[in-house]
Amino acid sequence: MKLTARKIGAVLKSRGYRLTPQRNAILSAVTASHDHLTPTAIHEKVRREHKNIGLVTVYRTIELLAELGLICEVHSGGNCHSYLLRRPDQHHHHLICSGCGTVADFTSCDLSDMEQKVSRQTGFDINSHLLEFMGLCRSCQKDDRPEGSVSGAK
Amino acid sequence: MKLTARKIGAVLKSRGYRLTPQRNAILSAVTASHDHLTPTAIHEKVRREHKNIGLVTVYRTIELLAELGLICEVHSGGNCHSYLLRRPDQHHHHLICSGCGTVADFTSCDLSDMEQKVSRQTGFDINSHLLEFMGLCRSCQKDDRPEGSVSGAK
DNA sequence: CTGTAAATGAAAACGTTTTTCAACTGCGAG
DNA sequence: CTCGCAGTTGAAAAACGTTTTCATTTACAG
Repeated sequence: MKLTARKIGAVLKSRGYRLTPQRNAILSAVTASHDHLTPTAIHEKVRREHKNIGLVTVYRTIELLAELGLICEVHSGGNCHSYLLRRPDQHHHHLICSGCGTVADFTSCDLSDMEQKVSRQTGFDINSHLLEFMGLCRSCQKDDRPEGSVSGAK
Repeated sequence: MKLTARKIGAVLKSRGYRLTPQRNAILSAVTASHDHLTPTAIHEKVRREHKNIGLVTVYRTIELLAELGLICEVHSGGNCHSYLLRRPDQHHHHLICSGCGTVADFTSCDLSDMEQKVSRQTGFDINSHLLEFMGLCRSCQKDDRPEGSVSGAK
């Protein structure tokens, strides 16, 4: 089940939230992007169409979407406040391209063996984990830029 | 080889950096703690002994230590700018206690199988990963607090 | 001891996130 | 279709966290 702006809108309504033009614009921006976006980046994108939407509204909408589990946070690449539409329903992790910021999903994560081992070694009772992979996506591998010419993922 | 304040001091000198009382105080604070600490937390700790050390100096020292690979950054628990003395020399990961903030190390990390699989699936050329485990350390499991009574790890 | 480059602290500048508040509006009740 | 109000918005201000600037101080090589 892929989330679209429309579907997310329906979720909001069903939860008693209003579907405003501002929220719709933000939903479109987020669902349209394959990158992870910072609040400011979302604001800039949305602004092109929707001139005087406030950055505050972006923050508030992000908070809402995160609460409802509709977006994911990405840590890699220096920026800890970068968001992405939640694509797989299940537990999953992300691969972040350090070239263009594109994010791919990865659902078959099995860390249970490692968790057990670590648990035994340290005595910790583990209840969650954070896992992200960084690298270059197919198209950035081809581009094969000289160095330090990162474009996306500001 | 466990890092002590003294050893880190030696590293700094050998690299041409000066060993000031302020830096020494920060080194002691960091090496003494088993938690991950934010810049502000380090500042507060150091201040107790060294009344008018500036927060700026803490930031500058953290930057220096990170550059030299002597401290690690911890992401879990909401705070993305939290630091910890680097303990194992080798590649390793962290287990963070959500009760008290204590961090344990974990060196036997083998994600290469998973990396290969994901690489094949997505076409990404993976070159690094971020992995952290969260849970309760042995002593916080015993405490078994009601809920929401997190003490450390601000 | 001395000279000098490195380091420090205070203040200001900055960018990001949150709070406040008056004005506006989506949408359900009628 | 209209009305009313709770939910939502934008602007401005406040609150943070981090970086820059600059004059002063200091570690330490010589």
